[in-house]
Amino acid sequence: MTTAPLRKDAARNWERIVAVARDLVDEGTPLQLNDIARRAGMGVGTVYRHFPTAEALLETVATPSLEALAAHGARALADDDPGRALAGFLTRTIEAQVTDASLSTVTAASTDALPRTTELKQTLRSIGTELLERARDAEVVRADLTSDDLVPLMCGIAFAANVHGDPAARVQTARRYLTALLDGLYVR
Amino acid sequence: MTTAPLRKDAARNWERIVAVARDLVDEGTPLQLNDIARRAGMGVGTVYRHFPTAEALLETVATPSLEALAAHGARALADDDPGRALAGFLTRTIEAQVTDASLSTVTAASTDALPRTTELKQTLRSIGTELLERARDAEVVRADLTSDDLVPLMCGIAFAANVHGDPAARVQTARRYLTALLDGLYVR
Amino acid sequence: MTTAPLRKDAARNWERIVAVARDLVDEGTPLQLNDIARRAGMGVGTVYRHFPTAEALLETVATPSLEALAAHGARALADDDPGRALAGFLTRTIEAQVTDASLSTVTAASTDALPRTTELKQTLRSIGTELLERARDAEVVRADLTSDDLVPLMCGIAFAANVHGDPAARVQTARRYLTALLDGLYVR
Amino acid sequence: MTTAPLRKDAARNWERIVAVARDLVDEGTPLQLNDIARRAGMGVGTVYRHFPTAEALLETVATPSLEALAAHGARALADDDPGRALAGFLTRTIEAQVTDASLSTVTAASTDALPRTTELKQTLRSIGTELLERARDAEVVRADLTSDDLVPLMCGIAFAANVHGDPAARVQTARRYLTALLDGLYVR
DNA sequence: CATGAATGAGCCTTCATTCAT
DNA sequence: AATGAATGAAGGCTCATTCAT
Repeated sequence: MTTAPLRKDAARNWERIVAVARDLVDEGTPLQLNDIARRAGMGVGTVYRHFPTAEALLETVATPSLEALAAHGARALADDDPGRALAGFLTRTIEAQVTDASLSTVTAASTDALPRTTELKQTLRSIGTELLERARDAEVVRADLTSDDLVPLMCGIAFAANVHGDPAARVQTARRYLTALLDGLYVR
Repeated sequence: MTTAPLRKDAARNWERIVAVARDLVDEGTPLQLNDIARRAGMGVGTVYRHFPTAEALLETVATPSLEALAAHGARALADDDPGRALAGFLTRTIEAQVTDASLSTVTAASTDALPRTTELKQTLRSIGTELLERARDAEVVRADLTSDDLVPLMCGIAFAANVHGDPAARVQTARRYLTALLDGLYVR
Repeated sequence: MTTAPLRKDAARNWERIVAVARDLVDEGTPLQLNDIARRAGMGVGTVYRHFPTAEALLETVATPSLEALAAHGARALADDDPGRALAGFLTRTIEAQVTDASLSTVTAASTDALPRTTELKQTLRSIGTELLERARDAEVVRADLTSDDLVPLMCGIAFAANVHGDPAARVQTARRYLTALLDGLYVR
Repeated sequence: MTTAPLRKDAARNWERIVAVARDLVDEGTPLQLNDIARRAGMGVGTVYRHFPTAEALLETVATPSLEALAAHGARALADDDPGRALAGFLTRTIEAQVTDASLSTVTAASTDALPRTTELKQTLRSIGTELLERARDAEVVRADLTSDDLVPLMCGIAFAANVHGDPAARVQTARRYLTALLDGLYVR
């Protein structure tokens, strides 16, 4: 166990804070600890006790999505079609990023507030690296692409989809952009 | 004439403000008009007189780059190889975005502070549209790509290059990413 | 209970702020929240926490006087001489307005910051209306006077007394003007 | 002549400034010399040269009305019915105050920016005093009313009319209030 | 005389963080 | 542990007035 088990009321507060933060993330409101305390109906101090910084809270909000991605990645590793495995993983990643606003920030950040975040990001990188290497070995992917490029490229695609006007079509746009990236804009 | 000619001293201040702002942009500091006034050694009022908002100032800082891009675009339109013309224009665009931090913000913004900015962005869009259409007509570019995608995709590439760690290799990385996008990550 | 009971230290600050504001009002200085914080020896934030706007503070300062007036009004309603009751109420009103500078502003304002203020103003209006109607029914008051005229006329009298030079004689002047208004300038 | 004759262009500027200020007064905007300069299409310095302070400008705007009132007063002095003369003068005064927003401020001020204003206010006071004395001698006016009360009372009536909600009925309301004051609220 | 750029004090307001209760 | 009051730095913006051109 990473964390000491919380007392029941403390756990309730923790849940409540994360839930409120999740809502704020979804509505695009920046996380402010005072604000969250008010909405959660508790003192600021309590929020600070649980989450020393807004970043820590944001990463906590992002964690489930990161874990889900990692889980999907694990399954992708079991796929014996290297091209399909990589594409599936990237698709899933992009969908998550565009769907969950906490991910863009957390993924693009170069430094983390929580060890758990670092760990998950590391896991995802490893998975990506592995999938990429297999694809490269199978010669379905260009050779000059390194695993260091995966995160930036995914962040870029997500960013592009967000710049594109229509918020309703966001996921769809992101998928389109990913396909374009994979297949190339230019006809060959 | 775009602007009424400024008095000599006013012009000096204008230049100074823009220069200070340029430096701040380059070092990644957000533009704050009070701050700028202090650094430029003048009263806040002076800065506000010249630039009513930080956005207006940022766009002013970005203008020369936008103009240079537009100029290059005009030359690209004269190129009779549609694929090369588009690729050249996009390359130039990406290089500019990654080199000049003011561009990312200005380009991604959906609303402008200065008419001149709107005008330049419009010009660039038109050029992009034209180059894209020619390329599509020549069937060197995939058919589902619309001109509405160009700005988002360029912003995305630039963003990706910035997420990628090494700041020294930024331009190079951006070029690589653009190539990847054009040719596709996947080998065909 | 009108308000949740404040913690002891918060209550002390509240009192202090109101006291400082009271002094400023008495010396005719406009209320500025930063200024008040400085004079009260506390951070601006504290003042803002207690009073979101200068208007809210001013109304708080005015509240006791408004309540005293309302209390007097209640007694006036018990008087069975309609003319005397109305005159007494108006006299008291005028005296208060001239004595307490916060009242002029609060009374003349068409919109309130605090619900309590609205409530009190409403109460006072009702009392005035009732007293006026009784006086009209008893035919001691001219028929074309409506209850909508009471507040403006009282404000006018107070204003007149303030325009009149001598600040020391202000209350006296105000009483004289009220008498004049009631009896008419013209002899009949 | 009180003033040295202005050069033709200077006179034009003077006129323009006053006209702009008049408009602002009419629309209830406070006079700000920068603002006026902009609207008048000239430099601030020019405005300052003509009018060292906003008060001076406001008084200049008010002057014609004050002169008209004085002229009317002179005619009132020729009326041999003392009651009618006084009432007429006061009515005219009130109508002017309510109609022309510059008057309320200028009349209520205890100190003037321009000698001309002082002079006119003095003239009006004298006229009022004279009319009041005649009325008092004719025993149509209560004895305890002094000429020092006229200005405050007129300001009070105007203020009352402004406090009263409906702006469209302002003049009418003011007349009603004056009548009430003259005849008394109480029936005798 | 006219211009209008420059000044900068001054007010407003927000918010991350601490700490007494 | 929880509370939430207090803090005050920080940033935003306006406007009266001066003075170089």
